Amino acid sequence: MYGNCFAQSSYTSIFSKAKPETVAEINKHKICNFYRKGQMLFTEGAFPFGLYYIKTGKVKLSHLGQDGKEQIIRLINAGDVIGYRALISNDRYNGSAVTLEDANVCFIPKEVFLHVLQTDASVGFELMKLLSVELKTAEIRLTYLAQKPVRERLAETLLFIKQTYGCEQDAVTLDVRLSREEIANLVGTATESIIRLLSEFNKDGMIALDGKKIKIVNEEELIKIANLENV
Amino acid sequence: MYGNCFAQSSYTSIFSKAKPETVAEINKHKICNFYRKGQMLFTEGAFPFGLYYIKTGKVKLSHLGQDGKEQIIRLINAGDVIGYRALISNDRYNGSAVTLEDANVCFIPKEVFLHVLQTDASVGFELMKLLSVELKTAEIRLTYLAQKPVRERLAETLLFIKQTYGCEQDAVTLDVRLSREEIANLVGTATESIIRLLSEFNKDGMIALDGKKIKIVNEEELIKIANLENV
DNA sequence: CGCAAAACATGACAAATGTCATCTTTCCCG
DNA sequence: CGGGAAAGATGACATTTGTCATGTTTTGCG
Repeated sequence: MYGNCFAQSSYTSIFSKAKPETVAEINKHKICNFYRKGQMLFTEGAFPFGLYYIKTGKVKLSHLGQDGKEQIIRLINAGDVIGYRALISNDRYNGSAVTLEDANVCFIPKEVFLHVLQTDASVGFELMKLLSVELKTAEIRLTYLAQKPVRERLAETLLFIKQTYGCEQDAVTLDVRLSREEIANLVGTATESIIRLLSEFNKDGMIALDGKKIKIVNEEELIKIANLENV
Repeated sequence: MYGNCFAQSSYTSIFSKAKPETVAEINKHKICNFYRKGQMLFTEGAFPFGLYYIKTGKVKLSHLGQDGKEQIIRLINAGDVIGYRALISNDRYNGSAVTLEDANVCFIPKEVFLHVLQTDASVGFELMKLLSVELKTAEIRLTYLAQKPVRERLAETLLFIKQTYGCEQDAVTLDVRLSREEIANLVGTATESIIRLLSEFNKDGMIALDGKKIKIVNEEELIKIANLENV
């Protein structure tokens, strides 16, 4: 657990303290679907009709900049919910959600979720906590984008990916396939810069590259380069 | 109302729909204080003991980067509350709050506020909405920091300041005194860059400078330079 | 009022980063 | 399995932006 700018992760679940009736109500009304890699759960600009719960799989949430460039806002893992921000503030989606691999996703209709919010205070409070954690994450990340050079941001992003998605059996290969472009859109820089820096990290023995697979070989050194925030 | 990255503003109040008893309870327990310009309401890293309501005056919320450089996270105006994020997630403050001018501030003790949250669902729901709006703001701002050049960011920031704090009687002079360094820490760049760009904007007739006073002379042009997000 | 400190301003320069062009490799789909 | 498209890689270069040095102006306070 690095005290880095992506520190949110490890949030349990907004339903962790829900009443049995709440869980039953949601189970009754949820609609589960299978999505292939690269499919879109929802689109930036659309109005939300419900909440998405990621049962299995990985998802990216990305926002389009003025010139159409993608900025990846959050990485979402199995067990997380998405789409709540727009739902709560009765607003359009601020980003599109696209699966990074095949995924099983449950949809909880808006009315059901809003009803749950009214009948089970614990869900509301947990949701408030989740929003708070994400707000903190976003605000720390603001600082990091404004103040850190690309090299440090990449190191930190690699650590963050490990923290979010973990590793394969070998305990070093990041358990997600992201293109260089996607990494660039997460770090907030040009794809070429990422390609150059990754091969530099590779040459310097911090990571090992094998196609889209990235192994974290020397984590201590990466942490040093990342120049992380407190803790 | 620009659809810009600082679009939050115009949020009314988390107590707008509160019950009379709620208001009474808060009024009974609140502690009001006067703060001189430059005084600190709370410090990054400390644990929160309550919520701050800004009755009059202006406040900046800033986070320290790794090398000790200030990043201004939010600008707060009279009528806003601050300190709720840390309170909700039972976390340390992620930023320090400092007055930008003399201010009257009410303090609502933690227990009182948490009790209100339990007894008046409207406050919780409004707080959730506020958090949602701020999260959106922060995530749009992430994109803007990652993708826009300093010139565009400065133009947008000037418009944002106008939107947040408004103007003096003349309807063009921004109603707040910020140092060049503070503007730089809001935009996320070096002070010298801001000084150069401001005098460039001045020369080109978009703004007029008079010490710390900044007049928005040609707003249309500024909007054009800012290259704003949708709407 | 006058002085010291802070803020503002400006130039010169270096470093970081983005862009463009081109080539190679990998991946996907029929 | 093969061919085309996408992704990855690399070099040359321009641009943006930050840094440092230095001078000027403003501000606050005894």
